[in-house]
Formats: sequence, structure tokens, C-alpha cells
Amino acid sequence: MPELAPPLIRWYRQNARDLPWRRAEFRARYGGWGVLVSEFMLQQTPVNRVIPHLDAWLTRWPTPTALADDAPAEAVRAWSTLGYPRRALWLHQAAVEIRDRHDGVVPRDVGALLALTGIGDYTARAVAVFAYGDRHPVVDTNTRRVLARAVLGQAHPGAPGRRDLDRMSGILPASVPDAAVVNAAAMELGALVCTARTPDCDVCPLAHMCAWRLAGSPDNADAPRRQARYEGSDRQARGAVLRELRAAASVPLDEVIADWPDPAQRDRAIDSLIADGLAEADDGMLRLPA
DNA sequence: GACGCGTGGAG
DNA sequence: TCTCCAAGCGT
Repeated sequence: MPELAPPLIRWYRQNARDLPWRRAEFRARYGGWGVLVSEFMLQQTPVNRVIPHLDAWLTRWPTPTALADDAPAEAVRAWSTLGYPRRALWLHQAAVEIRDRHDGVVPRDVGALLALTGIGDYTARAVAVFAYGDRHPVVDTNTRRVLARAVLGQAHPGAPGRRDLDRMSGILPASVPDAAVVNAAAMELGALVCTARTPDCDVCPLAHMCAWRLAGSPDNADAPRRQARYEGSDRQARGAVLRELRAAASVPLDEVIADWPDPAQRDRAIDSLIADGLAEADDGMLRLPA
């Protein structure tokens, strides 16, 4: 199989989106912290919804210490409707850890990054590579799909695993800056061209060497795991509770989503939010964590 | 390893 | 309308 890196690099130089965290001014102003915050927000939330919140967040909390010195409740409020509010809590906790263990500087070492709350294989390497320019494999869902198709000849990637990191390492060029570009390019290609539903193979720089394409674009069995139904779910109830808590300093416990159709589910939602640290109850009131 | 976890835009 | 899905993580 021919090398994937050269066409990826050429394509990226021509087609990369002008996103805030890729601009020199952004790096100069916010450094690793800006990249870290953007990566937290981008975990499962589309780029277009992240951009305005990222700007507001970094203006308010331009350093990890600034966030760490503020209350978790403020982080959850500022998270607004980005979704998965546990990420706001984790980001705040990571800021505390950075302040207390790393002198307020986002670490560069992947092991140190992995030790921070809310940071896993993807985010740790994304920060090391995109903020600090080091050479590591960065593997997200886009990259996994590109590799599944181009290298393995499968329509959908299988379950995530260590093999993904090894596979990505296998296509990284020796040059450190080029390796960073290939990481970004694989993600960008997956986001813009080699998409989950309707890939645009006509404009794909890898089409001529794509194992999946060359095999006739077969559909493989292991399609990605389907999301549970949202309507009527506990998640929906949690979302409704949190929406109320964000809007007020505190809410009387018995008034929290009082007209929710399923009272047992309402109680379950409140209890689980407390268990997650996203809410606190005292004196008959419910509020975001102080 | 599979599951639970928000929200809103696109097709 | 409804289904799919979007730069994951912790358990």
C-alpha cells in the first residue's frame, strides 16, 4: 500500500478549515490551555457549536488557575447547552490539578496529561501534539473511520483500542511537524470528506489508494453502536433539572421539574446528578456545586 | 468491553 | 416527524 501521509499533507494544506485553535494568535494568547479547553468542548460536540462558547470561556478564564479559583458551579453555568455537563466539572477539576500539581501550566507530557481528570487517550495526545508540537499518534473517531476505510477496507471502524494508536503510528512520517499535520489531516478528512454517512469519495485525496473504495465500498457488519432513545430517557430528565439549576442560584427541592410526567424518574435524575457532583442538596434546596 | 452521559443541526 | 450523529471519558 502506498503511503497515506503525502497526499494527506497536501490535501490538508489546501483544505483545512480556519478554526480558532489553529490560529497563531490563539496559541500565543492562550497556549496549551486554549487547546485543552477546545478539546474538552469538542468531545462529542460539533465544531460550530463550540466556537462561540470557547471564546467566551477563555475570555473569562484565560488561564487554568483563573478557572480553578472560581466555583465549579460557574463552570457548569458557563458550559451552558454544550451538552454532557460532566465535562464542565471535569475541566474545572483538571484546572485545579494543573494549578496544584503543575504550577498552573498545562503539562506537555502525555503521562501527566492522562493523569488529569477528564483527559483520556485522545485529549492527552491532542494537547501534546497540537499545543506543543510533539510527535504522537492522535486518534479520534474521524481518524478511526479514515483508517478503517483506507487501510482496512471496512466501511466502519470496530471498537476502539490500542491497535488504533499503533495503526496511526504506522502512517506518521518521521518529521515531527509533518507528523502533527498528518494527525490533523486524518481528523479533518474524516470530518469533511470521509464522513460517516455519505463520504464524498470524488474529492478524496486517498480515493486512488483506499482499500475500501478499491473493494467496491462494501458495507461491513459491525456498524457503530446506536445511541439510546433520548425522548423519555433519564438523560432527558437530568438535562431538564440542570437547565433549571443553571438558571437560578438554587431551587426548592420539591419544585425541581415539579411537573415532570414520571416522578420516579425525576427523583432518579436528581439523585444521579448529586452522585455525579453536578448538584448539591441542603436545607431543602438544590443547587449547582459550590 | 459495553454502557451511560446532553444538545441541537442535518438529511 | 424522526433518525442519525458530533474532535470521548469514566466506570
